[in-house]
Parts: sequence; C-alpha cells; structure tokens
Amino acid sequence: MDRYDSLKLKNQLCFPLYACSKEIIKNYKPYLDKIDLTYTQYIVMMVLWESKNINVKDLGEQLYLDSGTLTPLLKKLESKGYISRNRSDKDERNLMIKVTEKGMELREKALSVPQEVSKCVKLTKEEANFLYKILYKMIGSMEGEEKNE
Amino acid sequence: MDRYDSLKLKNQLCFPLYACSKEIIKNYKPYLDKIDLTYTQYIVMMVLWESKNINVKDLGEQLYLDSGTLTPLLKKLESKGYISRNRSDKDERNLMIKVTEKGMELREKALSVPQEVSKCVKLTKEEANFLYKILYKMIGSMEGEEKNE
DNA sequence: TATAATTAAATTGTACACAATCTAATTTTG
DNA sequence: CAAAATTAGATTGTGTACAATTTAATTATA
Repeated sequence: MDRYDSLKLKNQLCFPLYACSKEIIKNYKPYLDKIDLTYTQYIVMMVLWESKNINVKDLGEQLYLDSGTLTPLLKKLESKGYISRNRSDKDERNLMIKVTEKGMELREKALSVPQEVSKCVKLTKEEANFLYKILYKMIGSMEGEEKNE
Repeated sequence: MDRYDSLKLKNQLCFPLYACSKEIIKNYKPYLDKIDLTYTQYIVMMVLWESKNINVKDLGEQLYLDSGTLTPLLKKLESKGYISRNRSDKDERNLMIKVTEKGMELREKALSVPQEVSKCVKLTKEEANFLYKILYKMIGSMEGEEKNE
C-alpha cells in the first residue's frame, strides 16, 4: 500500500522466526529448571551425550555458537560436574570436552523434556516436517555465504 | 533407533528455529550497521514508525519483549536522538515513546534493509508464505497458555 | 475514603550471543 | 630450521533476554 510497507513488522519473516524461537525456549524453562540446565546448556549437553570426546570448535560448529559463548558456558557445566575440560595431548590448542558419569545420569532425567515440550507445540506432523525441512534449507543456504561486496 | 533418540539434536524442531533465527539476524548486521541500529533496535523502530505514540507495555506486547529488555534499549535509542521518552499526563505510570524528526529520517535509510536481507533468504514465495503462517500459528498457540499444574 | 490490590516501568542479577582482539600452539614456507 | 601464517580458545566489551523484585501511580474495595 504505502512506500514503507516493507518496513512493517507484519511483513517480516525474520521477526516471527525470532519471536517463535524465544517463545518456545520459554516453554522449555519449567522442565529444564528441574534438571538445572538453561536451554543453551541443554543443547550443548545434547551434542555431548552423542559424542564421547569433542573439542570446542566442533561443538561450536554444530550449534552455531562461538568460543565467546561456549567458554563460560562450558566452565559452568564443568562446575556443575556434568563435563570435564582437558587440553588434547596431540594438539594442545584443542580443549576436549567429555561428559562425566554425573553428566550421563542427567541424560536419563532429560528424557522427559522433549516429550513435555512437544505437547505445547500444536502442529500437525506434516507441518512440523515441512517446518523442519524449510529451516534447515534456510540454514544451509546461509552458511558459507561470503559478503559479496 | 535407541532409547535416547528424542534427545538427539537432529530430532529437535526448536534447535533449527533457534539457529535459523540467529543466522538470519547475522545477515542483517552489515546493513543495520550502516544505519547504526542493532536488530532489536530495528524491530523497535519498526513498531514506532507505525505508531505515533505508544507506551512501553504495548510496545513490549507487540515484540514479545519485557521492560527489562526495553528500558535500556529505549534509553539507547533516546541517546541516539531517534526517540523521545515522556511520562503520560493522563497516567504517569505510562512512559510514552515518540519518534523524533531524526528517527523519521532514519526510516528512509532503513528502506534498503529488508530488500538487501531478502536476497540472502533463498525460499520460494510459497515456502515463505507457508513458513510465515506456521510461525504465527505456533506463536498464537503458545500465548495465553497457563502452566497447567 | 483510607487501605488493599493492581499496574507500568525500572532495577537487579544471571546467562547468553557475538564481534574484535589476544595468546599460545602448531603448520607452512622461504 | 626460523620467521610468518594459521588455528583454537580465552578474553573483553556491548547488547540483549528474562525472571524476580522494587517503586510509584492508579484503581478497586471494605
């Protein structure tokens, strides 16, 4: 309609993405509180539960987080006793992260989290699948992009 | 496959939402840098450009942000000269936000931002429409939800 | 109508998030 | 091999986010 249409909130795609992401993460809170994790700590633990031994760089690449975010977060998880942080013998630049016994026990308690959260996301299976695909398509199309200028 | 499938990153819907949101916002940065705004400041200005006079509460409801986020951010926008902050005469609990002359000038410069960013989101029109609808459906289904416990 | 309840922002404290820079270890190269 | 380049994390600084609490203003109620 007017010259400024493109600057209206309702015409943005990024805004509902940003808002939706935050609102869902809020839904995680009561369940994550029970196992003493924040959302970011939770996704870090998810990666660690799957990989016995991983360095900070690879962890960050999987989660799209950098060392500025991960360093203090990993120190926090270490202080809670869920992980260990040790320099690699082969290459001391690498900090290797391992889940402790206590960290593996946490995995059991975390099993109910995805189950509980899925209850408050009211999408059909088809919608969820489509959303999943489209999000990864967008993520994929953005990575490796250079500033073409 | 195994008992912990639900805790694998690749089986999450929230994670790609969270990652995609952040990655897109990173794409905004070079363009927003040119007009000296952060992404959050940009969406705040978007609402303000549309409404001549709005209080912090209504602004926060539109953007899903609370006063803890908005108070310092609005002070920042005020210090940059883009907005004014004044208590309402009718009800002094309300802080009324208005865009200044300089703030309205910024709108002109911002016009190129959505245009530039849309270039790096490689979705078909149909995909974008579907995504838009589904995100608002999710947001809508989450708000007003009470902790049923 | 005085007190209680509600409301709107501000404040406090914790936890990201990321750009930019720094440091130390390793690799590459002249 | 020694200097230069690269790499992995850590650090610093700025800016959100949000829960919880506080303060001041307004409204509801006994």
